[in-house]
Amino acid sequence: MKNYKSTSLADQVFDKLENDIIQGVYQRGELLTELKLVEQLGVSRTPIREALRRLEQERLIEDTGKGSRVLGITKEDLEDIMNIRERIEGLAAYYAALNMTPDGLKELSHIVDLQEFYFSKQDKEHLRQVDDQFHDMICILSRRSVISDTLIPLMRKTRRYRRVAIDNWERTTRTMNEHRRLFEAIASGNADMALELATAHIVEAKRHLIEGDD
Amino acid sequence: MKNYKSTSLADQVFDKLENDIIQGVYQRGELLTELKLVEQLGVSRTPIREALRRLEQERLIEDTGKGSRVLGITKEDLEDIMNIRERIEGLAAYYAALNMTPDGLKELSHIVDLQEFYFSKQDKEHLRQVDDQFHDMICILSRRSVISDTLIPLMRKTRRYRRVAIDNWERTTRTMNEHRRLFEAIASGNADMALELATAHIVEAKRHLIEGDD
DNA sequence: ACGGGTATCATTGTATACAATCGTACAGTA
DNA sequence: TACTGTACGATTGTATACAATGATACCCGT
Repeated sequence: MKNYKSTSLADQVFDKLENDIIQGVYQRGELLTELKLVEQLGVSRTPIREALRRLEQERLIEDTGKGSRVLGITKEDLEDIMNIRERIEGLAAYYAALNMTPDGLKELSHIVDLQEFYFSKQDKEHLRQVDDQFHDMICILSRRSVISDTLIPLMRKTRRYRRVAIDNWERTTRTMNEHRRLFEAIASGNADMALELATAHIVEAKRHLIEGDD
Repeated sequence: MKNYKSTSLADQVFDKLENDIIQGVYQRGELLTELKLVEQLGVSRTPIREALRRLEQERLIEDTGKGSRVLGITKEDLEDIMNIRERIEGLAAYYAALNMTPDGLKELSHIVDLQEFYFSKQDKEHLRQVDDQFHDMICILSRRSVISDTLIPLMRKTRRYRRVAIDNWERTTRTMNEHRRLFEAIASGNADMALELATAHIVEAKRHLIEGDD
């Protein structure tokens, strides 16, 4: 018997609110009250409260006692996130190279191919999606839960800004090359090189994102 | 459970469970069911559920559909945590030095003095507590929420192992010197040196904790 | 007009009631 | 004995009821 895991309402509410906050649908400072969310989302307070507590744990909102204040992601936060990623993501790539399996390799390879496919189609929306998948997959393939649990939430928080980043076609070309080379380092089990390449890739992404330097 | 309503029951349950999991009161793999916790803690399911969701968000437990499996902190996790701290904590010190205020300085200074006081009394329990406070305070004084929200949960997770670490008196002496020098770098506003010293301090702590090297 | 006190409302915190799911044990039948 | 189907218990998911708290507005007396 398959395990059809219907996602709970609480999970759905969390996903929706997390996304809306990251995408800026809710402005920083805005107050979310449970009752308003009950009306907007059509579910009872229980799942909404659980979602709010999780958002609070991720510092996307802040409890004020009379509603939850939206914090969202500031420019300063973005800078910190990229500074952290630049220091940690190499670790993920390192362990991914060490712990690589044939199955994992196939999945990662598929993502890189897909990225080149969407690049040739100039399909920006899918490109961004596949870019997320590439970085997520490296975290997952590292099989180090602390590392991926630290990085993945941070990466999710940069999504809103990455949409802008991908509009620069020249940078996207370089991104793809960097991904390809990183993939090859991981595939060949060269952990030290994977670490270097992943770090360098984030350094470049940061420069592009923060300093607007192309 | 205490009825001093300063904090909500949900918060108290979270704090207690987080601590018990980190301290190993609950074994890895053990199943926590809501009903059992209701009996043990004497509160209703609502605050317990909220606490469980937050613990899940921190990857201290994992939902199985028929209870929450305790994950806790493995040796591998500890290694990852120290590898991450060694790369990030310097950033916290850097910004703490940049953003230092007279009030912050006084607080940090007090902690360093207190540490030396407890050292002279050979009071291990307070020493460990004050060591936590020192690192926490640097995060807070950095005024960079992403950095402190990333580091503080990781640091909390090392508490169980730090108790052992402090039994080595020679290492504790060096720790105190490192703290003192780091404090002075921050106090003098030398951000680059603060970054270096903080990083070096964690590198040492990691070596001691993981490799058992003294 | 102004200050104070009170009623009311909005909001969250907590408990409980109700629904759905899933495994398991047990009874009945061949 | 082996098989099967049903009923029950354990557990979570969701909704709602109830309590406490704090803010606000308004009414009244001076």
